[in-house]
Amino acid sequence: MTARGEDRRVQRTRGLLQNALIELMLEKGYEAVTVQDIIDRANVGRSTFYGHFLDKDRLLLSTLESLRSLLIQAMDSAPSSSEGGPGEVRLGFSLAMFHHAREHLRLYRAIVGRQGGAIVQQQIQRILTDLVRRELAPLVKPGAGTPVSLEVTLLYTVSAFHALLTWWLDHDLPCSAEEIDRTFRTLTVPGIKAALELR
Amino acid sequence: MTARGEDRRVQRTRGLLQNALIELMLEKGYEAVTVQDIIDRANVGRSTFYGHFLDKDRLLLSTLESLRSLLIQAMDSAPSSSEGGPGEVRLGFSLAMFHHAREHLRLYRAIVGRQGGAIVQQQIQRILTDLVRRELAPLVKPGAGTPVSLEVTLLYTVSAFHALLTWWLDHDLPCSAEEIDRTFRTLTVPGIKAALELR
DNA sequence: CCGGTACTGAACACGGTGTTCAATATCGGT
DNA sequence: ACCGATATTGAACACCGTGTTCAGTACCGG
Repeated sequence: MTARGEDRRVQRTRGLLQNALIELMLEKGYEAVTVQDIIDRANVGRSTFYGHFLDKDRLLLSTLESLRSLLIQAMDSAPSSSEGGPGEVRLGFSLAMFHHAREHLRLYRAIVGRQGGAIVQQQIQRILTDLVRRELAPLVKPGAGTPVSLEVTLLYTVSAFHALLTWWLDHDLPCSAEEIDRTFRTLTVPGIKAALELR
Repeated sequence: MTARGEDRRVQRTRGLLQNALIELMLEKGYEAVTVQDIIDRANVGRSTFYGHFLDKDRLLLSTLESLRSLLIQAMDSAPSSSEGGPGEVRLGFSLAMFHHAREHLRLYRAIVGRQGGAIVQQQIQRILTDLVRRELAPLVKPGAGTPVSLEVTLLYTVSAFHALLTWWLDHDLPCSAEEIDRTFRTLTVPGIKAALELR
């Protein structure tokens, strides 16, 4: 016996459950999915489900966490945002994330889009805010205040991005990642510059 | 007997139920509120509730409809948006709506803010989109296309506004209506101009 | 004071949740 | 190939919220 009781089985079971939830979310939306639905789809016993997750929400959050890891990993291997002169608003996360969404379409459509529950929206907001903060925070002069606070500018940027991403996903990618990225920048960059008094 | 069977009682009862729901939403958030909670708070019998509304969602939507009426009414009596030269992006709805939200703080906090359920978010988006479309649609030249489509620009504007409104409400009005309105314009107007090729 | 309408509240069937537990299956190591 | 440990199973259960039904009661307008 190994001290680590983690069979390969538990990983397999968790995967089955996560996959079943995603399929069902794409079909009915999160709220309508029942634990019974999930375990039927995954061919897993009821008590097994509750052995792994406290409830449906925790299962969803665990899936979201997987997505987050994937994303962070993808961002780290993407071109860094330190290129170009300081003071320029690059929003480097944007194009990388649109690409990532296209690659993991099923996952993103289920979780990020309209289908995902309210629980997830909040987490997504958090994840995106962390990403954007890393880009915007270095640009503000530490000295004086800005026309709009960094916090509010972050909130604004993340909301705009989230809205565009959701629209892109829910409309079956009606344009290329480069185009939707250009749209995002066209709309937000001028406002961000004005809000943080850049350039 | 009047042909219209509508007693004053039914209006009173509907009001009691709507009020009870709002109070409870402010306390626990929509999802956590139970029909039993509502009828206890309103001192109304269970079957009375179901005599008036199909379910909890319909009650909420009826409240939202009341809010919509109030808002439309307030907008009509506000200074019209046709002032200033054509081609100028005025976004006249914004300040009026921040004021309206401050006047009906309880209602807005319950419905528009984080507490409101997912059902409502969608409706709010619709209502706001109608408002904004009325302002932006006349500005685009009917001839050629724009760098960003009107639909996407609308989506963007509404999301940004909704995010700021929610933030303002959920943070207990940390600044005046005029200030948050100025913030909104600072952030969005430059992007809208660029997106629709105005000025 | 009467006819009609609105309200009451208990009882019910239904469906989803999360727990329990004894039986069974499967893995890893030797 | 076998054993001990661990993971999984699925039925049974208590609990809670939903939405319906219905006989009885309160209330309004005329």
